[in-house]
Amino acid sequence: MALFVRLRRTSSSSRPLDAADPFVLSLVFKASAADPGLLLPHAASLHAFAVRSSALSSVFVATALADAYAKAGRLALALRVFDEMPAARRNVVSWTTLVAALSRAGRRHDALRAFAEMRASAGVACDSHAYAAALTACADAGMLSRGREVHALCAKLGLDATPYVANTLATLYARWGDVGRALAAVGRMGSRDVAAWTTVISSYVQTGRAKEAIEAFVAMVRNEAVNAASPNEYTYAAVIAACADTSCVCLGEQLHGQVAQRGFASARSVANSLVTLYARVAGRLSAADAVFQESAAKDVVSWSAIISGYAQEGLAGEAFALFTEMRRHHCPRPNEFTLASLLSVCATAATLDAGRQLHALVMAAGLEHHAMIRSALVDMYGKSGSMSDADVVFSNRTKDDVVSWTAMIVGHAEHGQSKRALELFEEMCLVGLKPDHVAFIGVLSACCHAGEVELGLRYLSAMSKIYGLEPAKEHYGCVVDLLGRAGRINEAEELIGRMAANERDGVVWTSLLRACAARGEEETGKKAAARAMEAEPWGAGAHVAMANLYASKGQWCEAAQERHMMKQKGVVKGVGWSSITVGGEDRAVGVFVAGDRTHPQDNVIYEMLELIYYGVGMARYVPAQMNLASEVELLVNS
DNA sequence: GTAGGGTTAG
Repeated sequence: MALFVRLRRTSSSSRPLDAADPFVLSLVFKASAADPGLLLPHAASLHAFAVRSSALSSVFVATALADAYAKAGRLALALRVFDEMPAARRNVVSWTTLVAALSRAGRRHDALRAFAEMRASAGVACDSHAYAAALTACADAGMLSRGREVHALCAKLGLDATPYVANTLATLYARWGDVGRALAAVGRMGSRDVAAWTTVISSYVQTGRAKEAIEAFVAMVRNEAVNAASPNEYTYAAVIAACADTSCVCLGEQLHGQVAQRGFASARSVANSLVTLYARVAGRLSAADAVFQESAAKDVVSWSAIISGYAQEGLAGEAFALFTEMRRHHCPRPNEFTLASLLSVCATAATLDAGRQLHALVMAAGLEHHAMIRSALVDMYGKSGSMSDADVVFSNRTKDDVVSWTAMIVGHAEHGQSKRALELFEEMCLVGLKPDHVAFIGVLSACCHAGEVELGLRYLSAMSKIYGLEPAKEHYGCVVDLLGRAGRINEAEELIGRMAANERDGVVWTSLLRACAARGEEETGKKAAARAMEAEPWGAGAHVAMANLYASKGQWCEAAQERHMMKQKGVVKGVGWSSITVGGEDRAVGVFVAGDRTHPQDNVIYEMLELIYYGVGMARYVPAQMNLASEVELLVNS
């Protein structure tokens, strides 16, 4: 650019090297397209110069200028240059530039309209560039059927084996979840280049096959010399995303070292995927924060990734502090990912006021119809105790999605409206949505709250038999709890036996134990307590339940022994005893009054609260960050 | 001799 400015100053039209020469100008615009910061300061004067010198009448110059404007984010100016181009001059390159410009700006339907217009134009024959641009618009808009039409068109011309087209086709199918078609598309290419390898890896990631993504990466690197295709920043971003999905932090760390060595660590996509990796793995938030702080050019993805990390840990204060800092920097504007993370932290913390303020921001940004946002809002209102607000958001939906329905099911279940929760589950199936693992956790917990034993057992077996979903420990846990509460302790124990050995965690044993405690089943209770303590040596739940078991039988010595063990583990400081009346019968419960508000101790009180609530026949949600000690006092004194 | 297309992260 500097060179060109000097050329303009020193040359006149009579000289051999002419600044107004279309050959020179188109190269200048092409260079500015590669680096948007280059064009904008000179855009107005260069554009005017091109008009004055009539160089803009060259289709090359006009196309290059339009492309440079579009890539600098000035779509309106790009479109003006197109419109001023005589229709007869437009060729396949200028049309393709238009299609790509519209697609990049998010106007995919307009891009496809332009593509149709190009195909209808006499004398314009679409080539692989044109098809690749059209397919990108389809892939980005998630328009599978349009994409398949375009696929058919270019297959007829034999263009589907060209690298760009094949990669775009693979992207289209992978985003639709069809990894088979994606791989087949790449397979049509002669040999895989870096982008093709990256497409394969990211196709696996997008279809939830992180393990295969990592294997593909290993295969790529192993044949690096033969293929002459070394991973680039996009490849690393994709494979690190696979590590994040599988919580493979070890491999992720090795890759972190490798990108640092190869000079990709400062690439924004790599930094963002590293932040995501560390943010998702428990206990590595500080590593995520370090990568985030070090990255120079933070965009909305970087901010969303780190905010999501704090949100997942339930650190509401830190998440909101980052959000404030992000907004102070003005740019970038928060989008659906940022706001959804913050809404989830409001849900965890049950902070209705903050949630409502975020709702206002959502409305201001016009994001309320985004599925991710809608489900986050429903979940936030449900968990913060306002089902009426959840209902409003849910009924204003423009499209159905499993996550929003599930949030409604869970919300009603947690508010003790199990019947409504179960109705919603059936309605969801009727509208044609396929329930997923989380929806089944919702419906099983509704059964649990309602004491619907037979129904719960039916749903558990329907999961695998009808919906092809393998029940996980959470599902078994619900039903073990359900059977236990109904006093069907033998069946609960049997169900635990049906779980894979490594799935039997402290939660499920504690459920059984609690059932035993409630029924005074000392033998099975002891067994369950031993297993629960094996699974979670640090946990206090087993001691709480055992203490209650002994207390309910009046075996105060043994109860005190459990209390003593808890104190030894340091999870509670002071322990008191109280009793409540359930169905005319006095039942002893332990109440733990704390001096030291550490995390594990909160869990003890939390478990106690649940026990008390269930004991008095109330199913209600206990927010994780409420003032637990005062809640206990209130409840016991009321 | 000049212009256009693919792969990435929340």
